[in-house]
Amino acid sequence: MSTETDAQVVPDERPRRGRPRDPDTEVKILGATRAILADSGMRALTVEAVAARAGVAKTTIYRRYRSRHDLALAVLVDMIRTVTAIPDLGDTRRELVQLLRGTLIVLGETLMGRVMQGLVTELASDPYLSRAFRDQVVTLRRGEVARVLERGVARGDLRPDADVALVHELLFGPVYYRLLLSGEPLEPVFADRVVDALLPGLRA
Amino acid sequence: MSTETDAQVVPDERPRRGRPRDPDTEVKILGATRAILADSGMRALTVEAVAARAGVAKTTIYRRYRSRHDLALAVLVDMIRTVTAIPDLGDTRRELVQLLRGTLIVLGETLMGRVMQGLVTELASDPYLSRAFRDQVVTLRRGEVARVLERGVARGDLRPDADVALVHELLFGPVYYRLLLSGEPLEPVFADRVVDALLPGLRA
Amino acid sequence: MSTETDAQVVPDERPRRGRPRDPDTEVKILGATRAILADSGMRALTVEAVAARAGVAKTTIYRRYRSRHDLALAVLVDMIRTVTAIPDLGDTRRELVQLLRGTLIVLGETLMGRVMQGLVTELASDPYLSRAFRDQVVTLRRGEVARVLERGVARGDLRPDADVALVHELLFGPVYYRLLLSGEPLEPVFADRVVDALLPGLRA
Amino acid sequence: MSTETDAQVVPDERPRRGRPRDPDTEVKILGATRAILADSGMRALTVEAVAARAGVAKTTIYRRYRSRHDLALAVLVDMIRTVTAIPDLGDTRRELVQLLRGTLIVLGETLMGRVMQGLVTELASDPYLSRAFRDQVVTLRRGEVARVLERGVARGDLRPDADVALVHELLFGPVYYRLLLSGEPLEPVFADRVVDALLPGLRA
DNA sequence: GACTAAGCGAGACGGTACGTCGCGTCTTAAA
DNA sequence: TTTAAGACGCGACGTACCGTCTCGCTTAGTC
Repeated sequence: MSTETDAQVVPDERPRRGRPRDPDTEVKILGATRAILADSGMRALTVEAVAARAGVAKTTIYRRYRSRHDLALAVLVDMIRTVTAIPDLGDTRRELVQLLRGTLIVLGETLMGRVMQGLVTELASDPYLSRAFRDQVVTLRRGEVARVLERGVARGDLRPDADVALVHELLFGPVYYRLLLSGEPLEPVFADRVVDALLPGLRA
Repeated sequence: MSTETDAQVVPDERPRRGRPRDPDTEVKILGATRAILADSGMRALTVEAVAARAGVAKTTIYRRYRSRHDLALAVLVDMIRTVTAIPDLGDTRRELVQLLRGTLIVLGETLMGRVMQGLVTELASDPYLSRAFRDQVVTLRRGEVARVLERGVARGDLRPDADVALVHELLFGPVYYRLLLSGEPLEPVFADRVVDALLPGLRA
Repeated sequence: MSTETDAQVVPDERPRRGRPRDPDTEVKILGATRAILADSGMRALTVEAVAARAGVAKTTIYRRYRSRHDLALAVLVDMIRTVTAIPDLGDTRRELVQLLRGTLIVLGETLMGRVMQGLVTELASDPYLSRAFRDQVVTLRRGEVARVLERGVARGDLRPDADVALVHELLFGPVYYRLLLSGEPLEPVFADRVVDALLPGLRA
Repeated sequence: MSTETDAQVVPDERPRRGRPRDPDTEVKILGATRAILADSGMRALTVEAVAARAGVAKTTIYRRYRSRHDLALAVLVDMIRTVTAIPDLGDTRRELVQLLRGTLIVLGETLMGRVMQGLVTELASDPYLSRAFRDQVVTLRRGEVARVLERGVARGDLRPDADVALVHELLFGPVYYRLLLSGEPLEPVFADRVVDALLPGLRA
């Protein structure tokens, strides 16, 4: 999925002249990207390699993605989106834990952890990718945290003035700190530890 | 400072024949590194550029540092070490805030933030650099957190069973989340927000 | 003018169904070609650039010309034809000089010199362009030399057995040698020098 | 042979620091160039192909030659130099014929004709190559013509005021006109035809 | 006081990948 | 069927740095 077209939620309605893009091309490119990431990780993810593996010209890739990082991000975002929606479990603590645990699992037990590591420098310093990640991942998570907190407040579990943005950072920051800097393992139980440390400050 | 810590800790005692290393060379290399980082950031920090700017041969650099990242880390660690030691302020909250604020300032108001961004991918994925960063930065901070918590327990402010490692992650994780992923500003007051969110869970 | 001479000679009489070719398109293409040649020379004469400048699709150009070189040749031939016909001046030497001088001026003082330089490799090695140039330029000149020599013979100035083809090569060869290889200037007086060197061998 | 280093006839005496160039590399590059030219001609002569065939990095080629054309020129010049020196044959006509015939043979019967065709556009329009060709080929030939004419004058065969530069152009111009534009064959007897056409104008 | 051994600047070298250019072919919709 | 638009595979470009490798020279201690 291109990180470029998604930004416009309103389906692009301009008349579109010239030969239309072959939708299969997109599939081949992302497939090759995933395959290379799985086989050999970010270091091996070069535009040249993706082109070769997808049986596609380099120019065709550059027409859709600005760089190998943009390509990896498309794959990463796709994966992360799937673990973010949390149903109403009737229990605020459990909901928070589940939200965090999903991320721990994706980053700790799939290739996405390695992808994230290989991507983070660009995510931090390239404005285009930075924006894409924020719009498609950070915002998503903050929204989910907001929903969980709202339900918690409605249940009378939580203080009504809890700061969503802050809670979101306190939840996810430690996870990334482990992934990127401390090297501590991303075990699922870490979700419980973090949530339990924060809840006292959030209780009604 | 070189990240080859062993060399420092046990002052190398083997007889060392041949021409000794010119101590000035080290200075020139790190000076050029800092200059390039200040002028143009991590992207421009190439071994070739450092060699040219320092008036030094590439081989001379490779004799001391494994890569441009190792070079940058040497500069980064040097800077971070200086803000970690926290004196006894008689107030646990203030001590925690000051500890975090130092990091916020170094990362938010000096070139170290950009350096960190440029380095983090390697820090996460290169075992050598990973280890160096953990030994020289993470461990240091955890130690300082431990000292602050101990004093807090001694004062009767904090629960005696507070988990140092976890607190350390909860403090610094959100800061790096901002620096690397969310793009939120590293304003000093963020230290207060984070500390205040955690303290309820730590009180005696 | 298209180099597809056949199309011109026998005015195409087949019924031609579908949308007819817009005659204006031809004009736009050649206009753009000339404009690009004048502005930036052969290096910049790409099919893509011509299409863009003419506001025409690449396919439309390929339907008429095989390549950028074919396009340039069309412009070149157009220009060269205009300077070849020499009237009877009553003086053989003057006629030869004028013939040569026309070429010197076209190649030395208009953009055609640069076009010729940019074209010559293809003219020498692409059979299609090679033939086109010979049919439309070389033959033309040889014919004009033949006419001048005939008049000279009729006047009793020249030997009746003068070799037209050879004289033609001796006249034009040095001009192209200057244009293409020696870099000497194409000054009009060069025509006199060449003619005067050859006439002793041609006199009756 | 590089077209770059030869210009300075005085053997380069500056101290030459750093690792010296491997002389074998030069040999490998030119060998590969010749092989490709022989096998497939100028169209196939790409820097990439030469690098592959010579087992050498592209950068190594670019360190010595500016382009594929420079490379081809080095080979061409090498070949042309060998046929230019004309011994005293005691007969001016025979000397001129032999001089021209050498060129006809090199251009007509070896791969150099094709190389010349593929090169001439660059020779005409790239100032660097233009200069190299003039310095190493045109000048050489003009010098040889001068020597032959001098001997002719000394023998009393030729007018003492014969214009060397002009004669040189009248001799070689027609040969290149055939090679590049008219497509007439470069048969050795053409040398006689040209010389015989010029001699009447040169006789004492 | 010559002999090693290492440090050092310089630059050659093989290599990987980059991002771009222009080619010539194709597929669409509109005219 | 022609046209404008643009997607596409392709080949090659020239460049940037990489990390390693010779060179010649310098600067020590050691024999």
